[in-house]
Amino acid sequence: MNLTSDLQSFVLHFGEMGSRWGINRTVGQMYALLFLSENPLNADQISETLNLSRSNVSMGLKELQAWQLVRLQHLPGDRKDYFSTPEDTLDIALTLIQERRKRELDPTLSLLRDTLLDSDGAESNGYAYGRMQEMCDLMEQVARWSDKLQQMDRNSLENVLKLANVTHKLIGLKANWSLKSNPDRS
Amino acid sequence: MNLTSDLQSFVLHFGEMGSRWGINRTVGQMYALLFLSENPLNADQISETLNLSRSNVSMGLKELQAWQLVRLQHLPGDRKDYFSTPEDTLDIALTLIQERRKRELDPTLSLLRDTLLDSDGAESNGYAYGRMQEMCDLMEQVARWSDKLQQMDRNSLENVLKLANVTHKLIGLKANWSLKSNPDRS
DNA sequence: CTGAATTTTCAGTAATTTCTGAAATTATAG
DNA sequence: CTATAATTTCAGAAATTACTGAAAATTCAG
Repeated sequence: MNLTSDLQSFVLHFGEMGSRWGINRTVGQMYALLFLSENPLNADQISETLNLSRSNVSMGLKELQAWQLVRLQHLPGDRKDYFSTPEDTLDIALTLIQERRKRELDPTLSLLRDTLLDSDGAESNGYAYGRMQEMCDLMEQVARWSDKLQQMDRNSLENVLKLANVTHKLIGLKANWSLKSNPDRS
Repeated sequence: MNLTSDLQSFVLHFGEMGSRWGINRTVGQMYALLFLSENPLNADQISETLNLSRSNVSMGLKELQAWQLVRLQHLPGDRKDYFSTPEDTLDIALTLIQERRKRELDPTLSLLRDTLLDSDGAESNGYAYGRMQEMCDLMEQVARWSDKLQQMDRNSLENVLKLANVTHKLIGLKANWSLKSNPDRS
């Protein structure tokens, strides 16, 4: 398969960005290719289009599956595995948030909770433990916020993004009211 | 300087996590140490505490400054440079969001805009260009959302986090009203 | 079952990134 | 200025990560 210049650029760019996103260059390229492709692709097609070894593509696809960023499917009358990305970009964004949280937040949150729970050292070095507590609190809030996002329906989610500017005003005006109208919250 | 076991663990853990966050192990350790330290530290103290070469610490501090995650200051009667982290963890989180956006979103957004602007190829390969357009739109929304966060005052920001669950309901109930009450928005 | 098609594993190599010590640069006290 | 303290730079070494080809494992049609 051959890519036009624009698509080629996008794929290469995505590869470079990949390293900033915690995936490597070739995995980034594979993802970009699948994202742009109207039809699902098999490993050989990817390998050929991007000039990567078949084994590298196999590992890359495994990683993309671990990230839940591609889905495996089969085409009728073809034994090969085919891969594609979700059609809805919002779905993709949600997955990205969830997976990054899992990798970047949860391990630290877990360590902080453990440390703070059985810390007799809390008095001996008050400042540092206070700091860890602050970080823990903040991370818990972000984690809860991420959970909420995942639960929201598509429509509300679009509104959260579109109306970010409005939310600010709403909260400013209505924060107290909101609390009152939700008496089931501690 | 000597760290207690808990602090040691935190610093080492943060080092490991560093690689998932786009900074390397030693830079992660340096940041963790500064974050936990009540008083600003100079490069020699960091170098000694973490067993890193002086030059490595110098480069690491430069990177942390590029991320705006530490601030340089001077102590009276001491020629050395001292470094510390902001006291407010919300400030830190905001900086992190801003800097990651700059590194992870903006370059791709820029490429996408350019590509989509002067794309005569839009017809020849409709699907791929449509895909790029979707990604571009989504990234622009996230970028705007990040801008809004930066502008908010501390109080509203805390509410955004605390009341994430409420926001959902507010938006659901009030989306139309919100739009009407902001006629200056297209 | 058998064997061809397909995917995965993995050891070795290549490429990249990180880290260091020595030298160069910069800053400042006297 | 000069001398010393402090920081930065940078070439090469060390460590890590990515990639490949060959071999092993798996899958499935017949």
